[in-house]
Amino acid sequence: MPTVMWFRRDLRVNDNPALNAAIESARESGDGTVALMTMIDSALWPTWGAAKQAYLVDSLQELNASLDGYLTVCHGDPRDEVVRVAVAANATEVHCAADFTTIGIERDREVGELLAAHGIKLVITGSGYAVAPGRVLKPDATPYRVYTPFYKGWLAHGWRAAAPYVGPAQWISPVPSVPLPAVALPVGMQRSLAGEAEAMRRWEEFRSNGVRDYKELRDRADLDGTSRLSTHLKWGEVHPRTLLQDLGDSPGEEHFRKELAWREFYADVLFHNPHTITEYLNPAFAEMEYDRGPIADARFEAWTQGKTGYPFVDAGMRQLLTEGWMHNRVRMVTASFLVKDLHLEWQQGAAWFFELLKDADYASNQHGWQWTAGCGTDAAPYFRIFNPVMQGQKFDPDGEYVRKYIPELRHIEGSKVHEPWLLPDGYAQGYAERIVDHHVERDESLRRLQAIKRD
DNA sequence: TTTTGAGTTGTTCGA
DNA sequence: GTCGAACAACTCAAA
Repeated sequence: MPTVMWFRRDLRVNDNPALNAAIESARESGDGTVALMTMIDSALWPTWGAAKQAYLVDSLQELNASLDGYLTVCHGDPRDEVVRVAVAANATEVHCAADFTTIGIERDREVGELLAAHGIKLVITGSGYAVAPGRVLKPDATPYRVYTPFYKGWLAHGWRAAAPYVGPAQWISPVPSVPLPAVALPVGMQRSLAGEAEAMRRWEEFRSNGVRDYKELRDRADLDGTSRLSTHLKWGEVHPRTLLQDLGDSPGEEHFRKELAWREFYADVLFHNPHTITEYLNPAFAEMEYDRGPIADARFEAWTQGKTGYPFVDAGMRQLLTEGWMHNRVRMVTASFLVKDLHLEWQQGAAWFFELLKDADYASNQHGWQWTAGCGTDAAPYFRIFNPVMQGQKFDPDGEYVRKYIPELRHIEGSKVHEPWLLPDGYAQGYAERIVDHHVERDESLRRLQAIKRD
């Protein structure tokens, strides 16, 4: 009997356990007929920025090409569309990979029930993680809440070897595919390369070059020292265990493995605490004093547009606007600024990031923000407040990153660009004045943190 | 059960 | 300019 493969966040053919399962099941029970489908979810799509939309469209085109053009694209609600495709294909099974977000779990439960009403089974195989969320537990069978012990447990748990592609099969198109949306990118935004082949090309490049200096250079905003694999991982264009099996034990490789483990740790934390997609992991922080009203709104607007008057922060926010991506170090600095300098709630910043980031993933995004806000995992120093000037001087020592994204500061040479207020011509090209004084707001943040500690 | 050691990513101040 | 200590105290993991 035919099967259906439903692609979601696993837009690849290699090392795709769900795709393999769909093919093998179809072969075992028939002639190996498989329908391939994916969704443009009409509820989610309009909430995304153009960079993210364009990336998904490009990635789906790449996937379609590697499936001989047989990928059926549907538009609407998966609760309707998956059933429609499965019935049209006369399938007995729909295959997909596990989605561990709250929204995904609920959606898959509902789709599973709707399919069952037609006598069709929803079969979930594999996930986008080396170790599925929920699998790594302490000896007392409760989940970890601290990264380092989790990492040790995760390593000890281990993972399966990559699964070689068993296709192609007898592809079919049971219903017409809708055209992929045409996404107009904002002026000046560059389209980034999407798809499985590009993910592997980038991985090979990083393996042979970047990973050697990864530990030292990953924090430098002005250099290409990161893996730049986050978006490929987010959309499942490559499976993390494909990367892990190629990784050795040099300092750079060890550090990169730990970064992959962070992704798995946050997925695990979110799985065990699904409410933390919107709520504070540490509930005490919900009681903290946050700014609201017209001034707070105006400051948030300035932050989103890269007009806070702090060059390193503004460069990051403009990189986000123009590229749909931001350097990891700068994400922390900009997030810290929103929470500690503007006294706004992390959810507001996280929502902005989620809309614009091509690599936006609920677990990594929300818990990265919670970590910065001090309410997440790692109860460490509550006084960890980033100084936006010092961070700029340290991680963009020549000011190249700032000048790249802020034309109003291009006339300033070297690291002086991080403090335009010290220069007679600092504002000559119309750069924004500082909206707050970091030293004042730092003290204010410490005061508000004190207040919730005493409760 | 109790105790002990440790916790991604920082900043400031004073010597 | 560099360096170490202080910041202030909590939760988690493991012995």
